[in-house]
This record gives sequence, structure tokens and C-alpha cells, in this order.
Amino acid sequence: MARKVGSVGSITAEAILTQACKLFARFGYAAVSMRQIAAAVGVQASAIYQHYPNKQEILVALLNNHMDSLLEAWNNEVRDEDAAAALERFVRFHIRYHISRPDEVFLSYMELRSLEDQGFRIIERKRHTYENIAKTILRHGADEGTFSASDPHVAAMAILAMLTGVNTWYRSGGRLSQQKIEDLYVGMVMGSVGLTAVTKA
Amino acid sequence: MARKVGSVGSITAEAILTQACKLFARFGYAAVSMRQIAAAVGVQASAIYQHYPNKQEILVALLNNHMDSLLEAWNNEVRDEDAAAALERFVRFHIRYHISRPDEVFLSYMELRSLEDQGFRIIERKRHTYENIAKTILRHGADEGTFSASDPHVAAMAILAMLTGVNTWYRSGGRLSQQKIEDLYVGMVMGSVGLTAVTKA
DNA sequence: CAATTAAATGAACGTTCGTTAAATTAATCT
DNA sequence: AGATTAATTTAACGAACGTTCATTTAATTG
Repeated sequence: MARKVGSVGSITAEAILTQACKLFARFGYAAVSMRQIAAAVGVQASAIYQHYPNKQEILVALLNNHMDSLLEAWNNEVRDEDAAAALERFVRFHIRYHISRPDEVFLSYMELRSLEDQGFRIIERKRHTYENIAKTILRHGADEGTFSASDPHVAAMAILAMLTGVNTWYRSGGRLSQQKIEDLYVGMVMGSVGLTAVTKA
Repeated sequence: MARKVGSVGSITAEAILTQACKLFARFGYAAVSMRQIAAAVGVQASAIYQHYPNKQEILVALLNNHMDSLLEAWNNEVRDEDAAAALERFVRFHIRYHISRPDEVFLSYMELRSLEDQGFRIIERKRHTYENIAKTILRHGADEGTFSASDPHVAAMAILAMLTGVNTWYRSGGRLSQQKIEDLYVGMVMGSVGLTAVTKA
């Protein structure tokens, strides 16, 4: 028995990414074998090579997809004129986007070290692009005299860490609604840059 | 050739932990072989089993040591009466402690998933103990009417994430002194809980 | 000094890994 | 309907893994 009835390559290729993402996030890239991924998809390990040249390319695809989607999603957000509104929008966007993709987020932070040189460089650049969004907003606010961030770089990194940290404790269906969580984080971030008024979006 | 001239078991055992910590942090627990650790120490892989029964016990030892040291170090800090002072002390402590131990910190966040059940439970409990420090301080402040943290649990997790995030960008010998970094983080954290005054310790 | 203990090496086991290539079956094309 | 392409399985390779155990050498003990 070889080709399975009803098999569609593009569907298998997608399933490989989906299952690999789950498994890598759960156990770590190096700890997950191609046989495990294949089993989760419902094929044999060698079938994976029909779709991806090697294990590393699966990880690179996952991280690239995640970063590209993230950056595109942000690009589709409405642009705000003033820094405070932009920061609030960014915080809400980040929380909303990240808590709905726990595995991808986890991977994108934890498996950079599993990337080989070229893949690492590409992903790292995209991460910096995202970090620069926060940095730009903070610099803007500082220039406007709205924020008290004396070091926008540090502040941006601190805020991003705070926001992404939501993924370590948030469980969908938990005690707090997504809206409430956004509100809490907006409040803290605004406070951290010296703003005290929180306006509901 | 078997036992080496001048070998001292306790020194080898310590070197195994030190090198394993570096390698695990750099490449990930699952990606590092016992042969790699042994080579870094300057012995053969089988020598490791003289000191640790298996690979997992090395990781457990590393994480236990880290958590125990952290908790003990905090226990040795002076106690503050009011919440604002306690929070400032906690922030400064956390930054100071964590930036001087990048590998251990990285491991303690990234390799929980590599722990087997019993080890995981032990380490997780210690982590919660540490998290509860922040939570208690925040609850205290909220009770005092000093902090505006409406949800001390979320705020604690957010603050801890922010603080620990320092390890993702900080490089010793960088542009900023440790004192300056502490000051920046204190400012942000205080702001995030509704305090605006920053008092130098 | 001989016996005992400590601390390592060397050899090897059984297992698992990422991967390749030939073979097999299904779907599509002409 | 036969040829071609797609998508998988099967079988297997070479390498590497965590670990065990007998042996070897060094240090300590009585």
C-alpha cells in the first residue's frame, strides 16, 4: 500500500505544519522526531520529505509564517495620529493576536536557538521589525512629550516582554475575558510610560 | 588509562553542572548529548554517570539549584513595611539577580517542558513560590490603597514577565549600567501599578 | 605497603534518529 | 484506456543517542 485514497498533498503539507507546531511547542524542536510528526498527521515519516526537504525547513516555515502573519496583521490595523492611542492599539493588538496563537508564540520565542544560521537571521530580522513598532511608538510619545520613557529601547523591550508574558498564564475559557485582559494590560503599559488615563477603544 | 591524575569527584560533578547549564541554555536540553557535556568538562560520557544517575537528574539539579538560590537570596533581603518600598526592592532584586545568571534564567523558563513529571512538579512549585512574592506585594499595595492593581495575579505575572524580559536584551558591559537598568525598570513597574514617584534606594 | 575506595576510561548495547530511494497505489491528463 | 504525475509506503542506511559494565589508574585508609 502506497498512496492513500483521497490524499491531497497540499492538505498533508498543511497538516504537517500544524502538527509540528503543536509538538514542537509541547516538547521542543529537538525532542520531537519526524516519526512523531508523521504519526500525528497520519502518514509515515518519509512522506514528510515529499513536502519539506528536512526538519529544519519545517521550523523555518512555521516561524516565517508566524512572523509574516503577525506583521501583516499589524499593517492592517488603523493608524493613530497620537502616540497614546497608538500604544493602546498596539497593546490590544498584541494581546489579542498572541493569546489566540499560544503554540506559535511559544515557538517563536523558544526555538530561535534551534534555527540554523540563515533561518535564524531571517526570523531575527522580522522580530526586530516587530520590536521596532513598539519602539517607534514610544519614541513618538517621548518626542510629543506624552510619555516619560527616557529610554524607548529598554521600555519597548520591557513592554513587549510584559505583553508576551500573557501567554505563560492565560488559558482560554479562564476567569478573565479577553477584553478584560486587554484592559488590564493597557492600564499597566500606559502607567509604565507615565500615562494614567485609560480610554476604552 | 582510567582515573586521571589530580581528579577530584566533587570538582568534576560541579563542572558537569556548569557546562551542562551553558550547553542546555545555548542549544536546548534535548539537543545536547551527554558526550557533548563530557567533552566540555574534559571527561568521557560514561564518567558523568559516576556523579548523576541520568541526564534528567542533571537538569533537575540545575533548576532546583537555581530556584533554591533565588528563593534564599530573596529571603535574605531586608523586609519593607510598606508595599511601594517592597515592590521597589523586589524589582531591583529581580533585575540584579537575573541579569547575572542568564543561562540559569533561560533554562528555568525554557526547559520546564523537558522535565519529567516529578521534577516538573517540584520546580513548578518553587516557581509559584517566587511568583507569590510579587503577588503578595501587589495585594498588599492594593489593600493599602497604594497600588491601583485591580487584579494582583495578572499584574504580578505581567510585571514578572517584564522583569525577566531583561534577559532577552541585556548584555553585560553594554550601554547601560546595572543601576540605570534597575532604575528604568523600577520606574516602569511603579508606573504600571499607579505610582509615579521613584525613590532611589 | 596492601587493601580499599574513588574516579575515570573503553567497549559496547539496544534504541532511535533524520533521511534516502525504490516500490506501490491513486489521481489526473491526453 | 494508457501514460504520466502525485502521494504515499516500505525498507534500509549511517549516525548518534543514553546508558551499562568491566577494566584501569589514582588516591586514601588502616
